[in-house]
Amino acid sequence: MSPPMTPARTRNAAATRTAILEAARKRFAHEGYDQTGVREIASDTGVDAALISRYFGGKEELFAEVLSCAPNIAEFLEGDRESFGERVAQMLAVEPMREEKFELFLIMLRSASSPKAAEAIRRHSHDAFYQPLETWLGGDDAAVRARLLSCVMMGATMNRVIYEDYLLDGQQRQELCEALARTLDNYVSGPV
Amino acid sequence: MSPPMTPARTRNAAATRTAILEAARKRFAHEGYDQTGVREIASDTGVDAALISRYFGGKEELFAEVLSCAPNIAEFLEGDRESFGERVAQMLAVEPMREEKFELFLIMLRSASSPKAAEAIRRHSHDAFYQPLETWLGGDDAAVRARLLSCVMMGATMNRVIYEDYLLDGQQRQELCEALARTLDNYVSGPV
DNA sequence: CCTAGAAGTCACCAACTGATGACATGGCCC
DNA sequence: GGGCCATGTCATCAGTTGGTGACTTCTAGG
Repeated sequence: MSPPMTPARTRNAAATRTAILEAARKRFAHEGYDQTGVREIASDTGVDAALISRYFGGKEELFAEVLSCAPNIAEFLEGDRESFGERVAQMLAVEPMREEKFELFLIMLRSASSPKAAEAIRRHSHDAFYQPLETWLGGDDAAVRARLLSCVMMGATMNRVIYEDYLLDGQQRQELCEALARTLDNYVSGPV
Repeated sequence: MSPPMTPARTRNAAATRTAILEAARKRFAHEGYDQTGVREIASDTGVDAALISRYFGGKEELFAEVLSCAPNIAEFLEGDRESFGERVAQMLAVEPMREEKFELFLIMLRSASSPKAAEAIRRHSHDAFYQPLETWLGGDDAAVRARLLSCVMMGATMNRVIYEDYLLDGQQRQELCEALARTLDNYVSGPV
């Protein structure tokens, strides 16, 4: 009656753990914390949902661990300072959404409304986004300028997530990009 | 055994309907679509949850109807054009969060990640935010400038929601406000 | 070979969600 | 005042969620 208990996955705890983390990262970025069930993550990984509780303690802890190894602001900061605005604006407005670059943003935006995830997001985004950004910016008003950059970047991402760009055509996105680049560079080169 | 069936609420369908809408609006703005249960809304109203299904068809339709009578962009547009940036920046950065002004934003930000709510948000925010804003802005590139304004306003609101301003002190918020005002006015007075 | 423990699976639970149909009740009209 | 329909309540359902402990199976070490 039962050929079940098919192992399928080679027994390797470390690999399984990272596979779960990977699947969870994608799910959380795509669907957000609430919309993602442990069963889905497990299914993506090809594993039973119980393993998530066993390895991470629960969905909440899994989310925290996903955050802690998600790509951070560093992606945006490498490159020369003068082209920062142009580079980021391109990614924000004209290039096809590069999920891997914006994964941290996407996770934040789509999960911030969940109380369980909010605290982890606050902490992590402060450590992995604001702090490095402030340091990179330098100067007395670095905190304010970091916030300004964050507003524009998050707002642009949010808009893109909501409207999926069906509101703007290519030409308009180009104009949008140029304006965003100017604004961003203005904040980078500050002082305010 | 039973003093139950306490009516408590005077029998008035229209009043009850609007009371439910009111309660739902606050809940959706505070907690977001997913985090809000029909039982909570009903309890706030002092009514049984079944009434929500009866009056609105279901939670989803209730959300759509809440959106359709939520405050819209008009709140921000009244007043003279020159002081737009200053006014809005004040509300975004220094004044204590005025929930009633930002309710539409809050609902959008906290509910956008829910697929059930997303479509209603897209449609409504287009009609009640972008269209009026574009008309108010005028000019060829009104659509782009509207998007730019939206990025800054949504980004600022999002940041405020996430961090609750515990990252910036009063002085910094003042600086933030001035920079936001300049950026906003820059977009308003366009062309880009 | 064979046993001990790690790795993974299964069955199940308790809580919660939105929804529905049967029931009670209050107020209006004749 | 009596009946009737709108108004509101209750009990309950079916689905989903995250989580847990007992079970099976694989593999390493003796």
